Amino acid sequence: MILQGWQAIRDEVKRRIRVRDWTPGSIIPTETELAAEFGCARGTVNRALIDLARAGVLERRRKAGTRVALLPVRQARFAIPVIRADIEARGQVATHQVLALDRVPAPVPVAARMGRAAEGHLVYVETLYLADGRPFAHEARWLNPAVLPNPAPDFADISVNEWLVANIALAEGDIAFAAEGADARVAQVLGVAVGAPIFVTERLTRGADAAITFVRLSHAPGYRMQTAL
Amino acid sequence: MILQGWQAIRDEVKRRIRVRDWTPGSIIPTETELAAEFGCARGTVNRALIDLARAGVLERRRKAGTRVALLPVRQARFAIPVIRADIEARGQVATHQVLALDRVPAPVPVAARMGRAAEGHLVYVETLYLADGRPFAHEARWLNPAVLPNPAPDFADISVNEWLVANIALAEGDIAFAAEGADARVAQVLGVAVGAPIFVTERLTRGADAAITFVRLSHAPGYRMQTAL
DNA sequence: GTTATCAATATGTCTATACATAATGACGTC
DNA sequence: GACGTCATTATGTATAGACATATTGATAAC
Repeated sequence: MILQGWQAIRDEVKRRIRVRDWTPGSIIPTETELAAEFGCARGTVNRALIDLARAGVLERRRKAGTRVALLPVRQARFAIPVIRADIEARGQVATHQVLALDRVPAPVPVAARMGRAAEGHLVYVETLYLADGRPFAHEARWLNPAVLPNPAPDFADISVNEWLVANIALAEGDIAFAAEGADARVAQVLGVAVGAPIFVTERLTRGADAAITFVRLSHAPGYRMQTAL
Repeated sequence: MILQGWQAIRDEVKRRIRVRDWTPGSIIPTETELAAEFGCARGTVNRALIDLARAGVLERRRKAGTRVALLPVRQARFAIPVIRADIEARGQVATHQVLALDRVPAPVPVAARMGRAAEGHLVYVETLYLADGRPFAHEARWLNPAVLPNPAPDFADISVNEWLVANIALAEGDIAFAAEGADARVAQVLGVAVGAPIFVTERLTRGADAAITFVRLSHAPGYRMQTAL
């Protein structure tokens, strides 16, 4: 069987797993053997198998060989867009209002996550994002003041989110999702009852030596996060 | 500057982006130039840049060259484990109870998602997963009976989830997350108040020609889905 | 000015070869 | 049997060279 292109090899391997030609846990032929079968160089097989290993379909170990993953850790990739892009992708008009802009001491749960950065005061920005004029999401953000230029940018013009994306390149962080009941503030701003189920996104962004920002995003009811496996 | 290994090259490129040596939107040197600078073969640079392109950090086009992504689409990868593994990863004991096992006509919202597979009756399995004996998640699952062997496996022994993972290799599907209020059934089973905020996961798994299964997972309060950026 | 054509170019991929590296499994010793 | 030693082996990575392919930008024709 002659195959052309590493993607063709990858697809053929996937096919053989799907039709249970190679079953979970079993070992598959070596790269050299597959290269001979497919009539290509080992490097080409290698590229295909590495791709499948990254996707969690195969498990590879030197000398031990390549086996079909026993419990294929299904992975989902989510794009985490700027809220504005998220709204506009729905064909709606995105606007936002800055509800508060202060210097405050870090609340305890925020301090716990931001660590050293939260020792002094933080810049607190509260923003309401609107889609077609209706509340879309409420954002509470705490910023490490050390990352802001002097004077600070005017967050009434550009959203904090967009300023950060444009000015902080390639930061690492954590992200978490949960369902929570709306507290009084969120309920008021989003126009829902206190305790209504709210989809909450929390994101911590870390810089080289300290936390840059912590965001808590409360989505209006009906929000779904969706992706393909 | 001599670099050894494609990962070192990848990290150096990331560093230069981070310190704004190369800014978002700008074009970076060609593979050949970088290979000369780093004292390695073009193939090595290629591997590093392809990796960054997949991560969304770079955008590459033939002839046009490689540029730093203007709006680095932040992507998060979530591992979607078998519930048992999820519970055991927390150091708790995982058990489950099958609450219902029936053949039923597909409810309208389920039929809408499963399409052709939902024309006849579906196998409905309702399961409660427990962590250390306490309710962890409620699972409502509709199965395309065509995928089950005859006789059907005993889902009191292995969970449906695990049977599928072991017997349906490499299926594709969609997944969605939302916050919803607990309905009467979920509230009763999880031991929470009706309307309490519940983290809901919905997953549709598709086979070669028809939907295999649709699952609706309602997590007990306090559940968080977490990952690193 | 507009459009068609074409050479130049950067990335995409493949090849063959080589050596590095991590496990394994066999062997020998105690 | 337990343990350490070591050759073997499959994957990991690098190399130089080659050709494919998509785009660009310049040139020519209209």
